[in-house]
Amino acid sequence: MTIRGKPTSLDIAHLAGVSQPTVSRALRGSPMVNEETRKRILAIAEQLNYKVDKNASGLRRQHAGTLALLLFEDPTPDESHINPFFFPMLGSITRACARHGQDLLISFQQFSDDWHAEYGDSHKADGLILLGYGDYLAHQGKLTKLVEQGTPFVRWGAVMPDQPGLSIGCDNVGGGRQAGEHLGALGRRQVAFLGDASNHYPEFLDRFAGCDAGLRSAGGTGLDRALQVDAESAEDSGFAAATALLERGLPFDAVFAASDLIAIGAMHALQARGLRIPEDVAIVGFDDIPAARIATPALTTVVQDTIRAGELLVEALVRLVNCEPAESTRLETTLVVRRSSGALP
Amino acid sequence: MTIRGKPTSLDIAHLAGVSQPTVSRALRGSPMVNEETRKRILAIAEQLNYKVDKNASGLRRQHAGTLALLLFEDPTPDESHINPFFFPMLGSITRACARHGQDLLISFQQFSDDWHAEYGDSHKADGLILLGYGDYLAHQGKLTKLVEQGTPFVRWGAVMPDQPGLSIGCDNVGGGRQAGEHLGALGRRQVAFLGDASNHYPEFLDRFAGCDAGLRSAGGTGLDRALQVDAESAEDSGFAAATALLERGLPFDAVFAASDLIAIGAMHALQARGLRIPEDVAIVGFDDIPAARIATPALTTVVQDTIRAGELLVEALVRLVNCEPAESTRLETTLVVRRSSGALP
DNA sequence: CTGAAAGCGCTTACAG
DNA sequence: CTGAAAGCGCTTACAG
Repeated sequence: MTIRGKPTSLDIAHLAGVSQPTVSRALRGSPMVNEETRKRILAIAEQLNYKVDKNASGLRRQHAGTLALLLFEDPTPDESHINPFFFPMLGSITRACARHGQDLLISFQQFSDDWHAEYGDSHKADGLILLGYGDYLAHQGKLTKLVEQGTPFVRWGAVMPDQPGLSIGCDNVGGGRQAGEHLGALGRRQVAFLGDASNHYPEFLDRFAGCDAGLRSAGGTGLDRALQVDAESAEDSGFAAATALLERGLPFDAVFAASDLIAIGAMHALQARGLRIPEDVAIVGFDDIPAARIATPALTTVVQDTIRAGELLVEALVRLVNCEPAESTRLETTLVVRRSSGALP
Repeated sequence: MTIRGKPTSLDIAHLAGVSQPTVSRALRGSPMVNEETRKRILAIAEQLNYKVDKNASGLRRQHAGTLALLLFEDPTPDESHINPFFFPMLGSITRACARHGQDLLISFQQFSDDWHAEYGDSHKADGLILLGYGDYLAHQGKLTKLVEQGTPFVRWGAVMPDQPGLSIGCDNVGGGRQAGEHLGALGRRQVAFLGDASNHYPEFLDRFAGCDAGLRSAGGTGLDRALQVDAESAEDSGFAAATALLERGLPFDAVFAASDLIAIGAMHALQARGLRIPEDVAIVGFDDIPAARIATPALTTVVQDTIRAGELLVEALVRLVNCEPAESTRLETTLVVRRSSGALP
């Protein structure tokens, strides 16, 4: 027997000699279907390669079975320069969605767009995952609007007390402390910090504070604001920040960069001036992107568990969508010691 | 006035004093709506932040307005090790989809999965974009099935005469030739090739053939199969291949790696044996991933236009979905000369 | 345990 | 140019 086009639940019903609603029940695993009937129906569905129509099901049930991942780019949208830090997380998120039976829509957004209107409505997605570095204060208003609209969402970023919505993030203070203690233990005392350490970038600010504490606990005097230069998470920005730092003419024997991209850009700038790494300047980064391992010297850096982060983001969002309780989580970091910090021969 | 839940087209109709179908027409831009009526409707829709329900629209129109991107991973699924080559393409694809008004579903697949059944049906997506290196012959059967099912799809990969479906790919022969001519012009005569140069990996095979031709046209004797070692596109694999090459004990003065990941792994293996790059061995890769620039020495490599590729993939697929004619395309490559090939001081 | 009925929110011939 | 009607393929109370 042949069916024109994709088979429907009604086709299955005819073949199984039952009504169409019974097919629907059997397929959704309702407990009130005769075991034998269910088996017959499942067999036929399998054989016809039947798949429930997502539109019809979604329309009737008023939900999409789909989550949306919005990836924000920093200011320069020069064609697809996404922070490589997010890639493993993306992989983890797609897998976690699959495990939860959710489809995943992906969209790259500019910070300026009014994406908060685009999703939420229209039943494209039941909830949003927000990824991306960027100015937190500029972001906050939109997050608040999402909460008002009742759109379920989770974001990757700093976990703070009274922020709108749920966040999964790493322990940025703890990570900064690991970097600071490491550099302090190696005898570095004049540590420069490259990154925008303000409440616009709470993650960077936490890393700054953590490093400061770590240096002190190792017997030093902590971070000096005179050795801090703003930078966004990009190689160019790191290069420019290190250059600006050198021009200040103040002595420093180490650099803690708020991200690996900044660190790698800074290394280029320092090396171009003839400074040796780690002999003259020790470097520690944050993120452990693939390039960290390949840089010369290889970069000591703070690792965030991006795989686990992706899983937690999806789990938390699925809970929100199902109106179950969910909470923000802060993940532990670990320090990977490589040659750039001077601890290895 | 307040409306419980999301507004529907019926809500708009009441407010505009017209029937619901007229709202639908106005919103879809039908030419048979009074200009003034349309404006009124659009204004109200805007004000209520109304968005057409995707499920309802999709159900009625029998299509999804959604494309699916399937990214295949090579054998080792050790958590999200995607070839970084695909990331800019991913960015380009998401943007192109947005321009075409398509949503993009993303899914990471194992080569073994029977993804060809999962999509195509169920109206999740109107068409598929297939990305990923891997054994082409293993793949081919599934592609043929997609064609039989009538599922529109495009893939990134070798453009070959009688393959199933549409492909967008780069001119691998041309790229290999650029590498070969470059090495040949620099006087390298004993060039090793790292990569699986068989019909299982037609892209690598083309790069092999192109390099062979390029070396000959530069006055050499071409590639020697005795200096070819299989490798998949991964750093480990490149390391292992270079190690195997060294163990053969045959002399060689250059390596053309079928991908940058292979090249970078090979560089580590060669340097670990005390060989100097480029003095003892010149290296050329393929892809221009971010790590190529950061490697020491920086890697000379063949660049594929991933941005354009993403656009072409989406354009071609949208055409297929709309039953318009579309064709496979082969993109030009360019050679980026860096220090690893010995052409720079 | 199963069926008949209603309805999710749209789109599109069909009349007028 | 506009409205009344039908229907896309499901899911879920409601009877039985």
